[in-house]
Order: sequence, then C-alpha cells, then structure tokens
Amino acid sequence: MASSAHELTPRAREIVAAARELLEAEGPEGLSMRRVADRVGIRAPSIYKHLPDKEALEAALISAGFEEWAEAFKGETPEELGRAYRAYALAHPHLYRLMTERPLARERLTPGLEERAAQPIVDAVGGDADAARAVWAFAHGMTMLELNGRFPPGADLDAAWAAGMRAFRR
Amino acid sequence: MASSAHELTPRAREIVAAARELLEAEGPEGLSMRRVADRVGIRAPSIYKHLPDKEALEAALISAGFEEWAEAFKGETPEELGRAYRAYALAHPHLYRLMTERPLARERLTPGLEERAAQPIVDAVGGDADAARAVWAFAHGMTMLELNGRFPPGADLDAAWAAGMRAFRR
DNA sequence: GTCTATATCAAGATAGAC
DNA sequence: GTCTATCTTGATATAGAC
Repeated sequence: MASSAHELTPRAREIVAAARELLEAEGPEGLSMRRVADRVGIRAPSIYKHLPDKEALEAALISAGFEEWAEAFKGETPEELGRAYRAYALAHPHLYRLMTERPLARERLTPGLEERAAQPIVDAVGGDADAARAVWAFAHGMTMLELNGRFPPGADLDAAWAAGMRAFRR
Repeated sequence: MASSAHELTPRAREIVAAARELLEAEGPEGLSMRRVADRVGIRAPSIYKHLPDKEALEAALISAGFEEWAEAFKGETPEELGRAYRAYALAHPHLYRLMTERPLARERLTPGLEERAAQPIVDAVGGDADAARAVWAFAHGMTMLELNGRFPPGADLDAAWAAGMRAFRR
C-alpha cells in the first residue's frame, strides 16, 4: 500500500532519485541495491527500512517514466507523437528499457497511470484502440531495434520512421 | 573461426541441442552452463572443451533461429509474412527473445546469414529497404508487447495486427 | 535509521589430475 | 574428454546490535 510513488517518504524519494541517476548512467543491469546505496551514502540493508524490496524501487522508477510519458506526448499529431516518442526513448534509453522490456507489475503502479500514459497515442489516432496498439507497436519496435543496434549500420532510420508514420496516417 | 554453427563438432552439436531444449523450456534466464551440462549428462567445465564460452553457445542458438526464419518466411505476401512471423515467435518465444532483445554479436554469425533471414521481409514489401524496416519494427513491436503481456487483458491482437498490415499494404 | 555480519544462491570460467 | 576443486564475482534479503 505504501509502494505507489506518491506515497513515498522523503528519504525513500532520495533513494529513488539516486536509483534514477544510476539507471540512466548504467542501465537496468547495473541497478543493484548495493550500487544504489553507495550513491545515497548508506549500506544496502538500510534501503529496506524505506522500501520493501527491489521491485518497489523499480516500480517507482517506472511510475515516474509513465508520468513523463503522459506529459511529453500530450496533444500531438501522429507524426509529432512519433518524434516525441523516439526522442524520449533516446534521451532515456535505460529507463525506456526498464519500462517496456519486461512484464509490467501493474499492482505496484498508481491506479490509472498506465492508461493515462497511453491516452495520447489513442487520441492521436482518433480513438481507435486497434490502430493505437498498431502505432504503439511500430514505435516500440523501431525504438528497441534502434537501441539494440539491430538495424544495419548505414540504415536511414529517419526514413524508416517516416515510412511507418506515413502508412498509419492514411 | 570455429564458432559458426556449421563448423561445430558432433559433440558440440549435442550440447547446442541440449541448450535449445533448455532455452525453449525455461528462457534465456535459465540458460546456464551448469544447466546445459546437466542435460547433456556432463559437468559444466567439460563444455569448454567443445565451445569456447557461453557466447558461442548463444550464437549457435541464434544462428539456428535465423536459418529457421529464412525458411519459414520465404515467398510470402506481407499479410502472410506477418502471420508467419507472429506464429514463429509464439511457437518459440524464448528463442525469439534471445534472438532479438539484445545487441547482435554479428562477428559470431556465419557471414550473410542475417541478411538472408531479413530478405523475405524486403521481398514482401517490394524491395524498399525503409518500408521493410518499418514493417519489421511493427511486427517486432507487436510480438514483444504480446510476449511481455503489455497489451491490456481484453485487447484484440488479431485486430491490431490487421490494422498494422492494412496500413502497410497501401 | 543505520550498521555489521551473514544466509542463500547462482553465475562464468580456469587449473590441473586422470 | 571428463572430472573435482576452486576462483571470482555478484545478487537480494534478513537478523540483530546500536
């Protein structure tokens, strides 16, 4: 019950802030309780006085990301949304991965947050849920393949993004 | 030089076959040298007499997957390709993840294999490389979001796939 | 609220005997 | 080609003193 981001104590917020720095610097693989504690200036076991476990820490980071999505993607056309989506992921690649590449612990999130973050995509395609899922899949696929270096070295990703957004516009 | 799949010794092939079984049963997280050795009936250190390291083992699994892609996706229309892509991923979800969710160790693969596996997608869209990348991104995004349970519980994924393929057909 | 000490577990990989 | 023994590293988490 105390695991939603808006219910954290001040000290817990400090720990989450340190975790965010560490995540952005080194990725989900480098996010250990010990390393987080180092950044805060305490020992790893002390974290457990403020957060129940590592999953709660990750949920706080993911929640912050969803809040940022809801803000960054608000009121855009499909083309603008695509650009904003890619820009966010490239600016925060490790947070993006933490947010998307695993099953989501929905019971750890503030109720309604996931829907709120998804709403800009639904709005951008005119309210069609199936089309929204298709556009999201395209954007997510482009993003993950780019982040993982899976396109050929010389690939024109701007052109691939444009080709996809053009297809969905009609 | 001895790490490409077609250059493996018979004993190494047995080890890779055991690794494939383990991977398909438990996923990339469960794929440890110890567990693979258990399936073969030997101790983990013995594996190193046949394969240089774990990455070589993974490269052999990934190479096999690409060979299967090149075969399974041959000569399809975009719609058929999408269905075949999704069917392969759902039939081999853990291999699909191993193949796609990390940077690719291209120097460990048989030269030309990656391009051969990608060719059916390029052919299906009429040779336009940008369009092929966009379609691949859509298919990969749909696949990963489905495998990770990221769509809402009631989402009609057949409809989302259809919406995407329809958009790319025109 | 912090600490030390520890439990528990698991990973990849190497040395050297047989 | 296989083994045992071991190195090295690292993880999450708990117990209990202060």
